[in-house]
Amino acid sequence: MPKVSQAHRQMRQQQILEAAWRCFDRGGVQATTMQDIIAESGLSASAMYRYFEDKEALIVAAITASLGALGKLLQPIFDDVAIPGPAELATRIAQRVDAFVASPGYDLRAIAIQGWGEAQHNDDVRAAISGFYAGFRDRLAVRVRAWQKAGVVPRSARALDIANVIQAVVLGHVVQGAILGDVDAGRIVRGLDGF
Amino acid sequence: MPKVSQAHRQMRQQQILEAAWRCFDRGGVQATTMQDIIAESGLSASAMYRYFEDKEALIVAAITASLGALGKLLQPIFDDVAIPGPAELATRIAQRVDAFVASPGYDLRAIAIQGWGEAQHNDDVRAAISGFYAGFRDRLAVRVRAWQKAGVVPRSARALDIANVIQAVVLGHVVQGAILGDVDAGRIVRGLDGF
Amino acid sequence: MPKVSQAHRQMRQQQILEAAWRCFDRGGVQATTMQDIIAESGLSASAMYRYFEDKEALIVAAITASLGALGKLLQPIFDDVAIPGPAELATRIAQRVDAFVASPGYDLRAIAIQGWGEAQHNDDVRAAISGFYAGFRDRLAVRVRAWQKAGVVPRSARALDIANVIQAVVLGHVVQGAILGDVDAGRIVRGLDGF
Amino acid sequence: MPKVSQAHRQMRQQQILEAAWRCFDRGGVQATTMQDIIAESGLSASAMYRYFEDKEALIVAAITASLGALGKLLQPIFDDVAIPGPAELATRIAQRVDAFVASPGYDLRAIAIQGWGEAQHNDDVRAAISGFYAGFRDRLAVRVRAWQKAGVVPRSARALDIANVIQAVVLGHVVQGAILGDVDAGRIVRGLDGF
DNA sequence: GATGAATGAGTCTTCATTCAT
DNA sequence: AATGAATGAAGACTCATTCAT
Repeated sequence: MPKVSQAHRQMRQQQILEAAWRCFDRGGVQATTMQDIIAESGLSASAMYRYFEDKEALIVAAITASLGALGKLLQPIFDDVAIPGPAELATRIAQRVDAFVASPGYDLRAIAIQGWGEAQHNDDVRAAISGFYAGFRDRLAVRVRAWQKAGVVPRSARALDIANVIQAVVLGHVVQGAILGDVDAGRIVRGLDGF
Repeated sequence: MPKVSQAHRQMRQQQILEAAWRCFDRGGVQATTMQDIIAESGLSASAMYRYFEDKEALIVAAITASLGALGKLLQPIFDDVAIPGPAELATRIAQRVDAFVASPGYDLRAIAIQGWGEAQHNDDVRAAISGFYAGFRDRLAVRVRAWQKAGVVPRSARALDIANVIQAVVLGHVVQGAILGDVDAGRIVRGLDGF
Repeated sequence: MPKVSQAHRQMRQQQILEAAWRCFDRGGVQATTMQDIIAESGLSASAMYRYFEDKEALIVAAITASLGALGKLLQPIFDDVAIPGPAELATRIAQRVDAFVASPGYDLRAIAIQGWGEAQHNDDVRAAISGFYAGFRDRLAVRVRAWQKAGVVPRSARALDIANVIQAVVLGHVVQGAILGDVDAGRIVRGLDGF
Repeated sequence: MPKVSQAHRQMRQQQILEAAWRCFDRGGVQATTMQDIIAESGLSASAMYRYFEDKEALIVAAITASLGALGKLLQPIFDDVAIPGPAELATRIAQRVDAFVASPGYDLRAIAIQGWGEAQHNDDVRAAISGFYAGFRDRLAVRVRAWQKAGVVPRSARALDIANVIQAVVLGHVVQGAILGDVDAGRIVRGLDGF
């Protein structure tokens, strides 16, 4: 009984979260009404509230879950030992993000940007995103240290500072893609060549 | 009479826009109610509507005006010919932005991030931000070309691509500052050293 | 089989009614939700509806049953022939009611007062309470007549009017206890001394 | 400007409170919806909320105000020095209350009883009612002491205990009137004759 | 026979906007 | 020109009740 119920519960939650992502992508987090998500998810209002306490809980869950999806998306890149250096790593990550712009009905970038806005005045969201980005940067630093050990990257700079720039470039690329529409990640390596 | 009225009108509008910035910074664009801005500005409800058609017009105006303020903030950097290269330029811009984090009662970074979110589903906002960022990048490219001419920056990379990375680094730094709280712009030059 | 079922049914109903009493005492009749009673009773939603048609039926049953409990509580007093007169009778009843204020997890007084409120706009409740109180007063009148026959109580007053005052004093005492918290029933005899 | 506004405000509040009384009398406090009161008052939903923070505030205000009305109703009786003793005082109060049963569209007794119910789980209501009843009993005690000084009432009983019984009789009479419908206050003196 | 997930109607409350004064 | 009271539409959320399993 607990197993069936548990699985059912998780499936329903996922169904709701994906509906929320689509709505957030379409109209913005705050402008999305519960009714929108309810309609998009195909459930009834009260069913919705069985799975998420209130709107804020749903928002936090949706943004948190989107980070999980993003993490899964980027995992292969961290597993790829063939990447030769920081510039290529930044590019690869940017490319991967760009590739998933609109695949399953929602744009992970748009949701990420909405999340940053939400984090400005929602401590739960901020904590979730902050934790994810800090961890992400740490993983970048691990790669950088390996390159430093291999002599590919100079030891003059601290690994974490280099990782910080890699992350900044990727985050900035996301903003540029969402606002300016310049989504060619290849510009990154080429541009970094000039530094 | 029209002139006085005009000046008075602009002063009032500025007063309202700054009230809006403070509110947006405090609680987010969408979550801010007209009543909030009315109270913060010290005007009456109907006075407010004399100066801005409706809430959306006010949002667009506020975000657009914040870009103007940002432009003014960064102008001195473009005028400073002593900056030796791309990494230092990115750093200087980031430092300048960081310096104005909370000076006049509102955080320009938070408003910028809110603006990005708004731009996802508001064409006027997107157009305003997009135009500003494109122009910003163009001005960066002008600097880069000067460096290339002077032989400080290699010609292997296109100036616009380099400018693009400079901008990405700055935008990413803004996100990092707002989310992670790592606001030391000095990390940027040091990190770029490792590329 | 019908007999066992019948007994089982009654036991279940009693279990539900007591859960209802606790909830009503805690939060008021109308503010109590079915979910509250269901949780308190330990049954499932549908089980609940097997035993009571709907919420109103449950309310009526709960209040009616509380009157039965009250009647049982007061029976010994009617059986006690040693009570010397009206003032003492009123006091004894008040004392008995006070003694059961919170014994089994709910305050019969609070439920009684809620019942009066409910009776204002629920005819079934009104009929139940009205019948109970009328009968209660009649039984008081029987005692009064006995005292009159014995010469302890003057015949100048009609027995039913005296009974009416006895009842009023008791009901008033309940209100005073519930609102003012003055629950010393001894004040009644002492106070009546001054009339 | 403050004067007009203030007067207007009070008039509106009174208008709303009377609408609330009529609704509470008709359907009970908790069962009354804001929509009911809004319709009864002739205002719009939002106008309503300009004058009372939320439903609970309105309930508290309505019950508190009903006590004020009751106090005004009973004032003449306290001013009447011709009342000869406790029994007559109780009767006079009961008569006065009965006389105003349905005069202005609502039954003050029903509202009082609802108030008692509400006081069981709303501390503000309890405090208001408790204070009013305590004060009421004190004023009765003042009269009793005068009678004791005049030798009309024996000194064997404490004035406050006698006042307590007077109050109990009146409160009980209200319940009897509301539930049993026996609204002849004359029964009180006659019945007290038998004690 | 029992469960608990689901529902739809309804509740309280808020908000951008207008209009009489 | 300015005020602030008023509005109607809509939003988040709840609840008594049912029904597939």
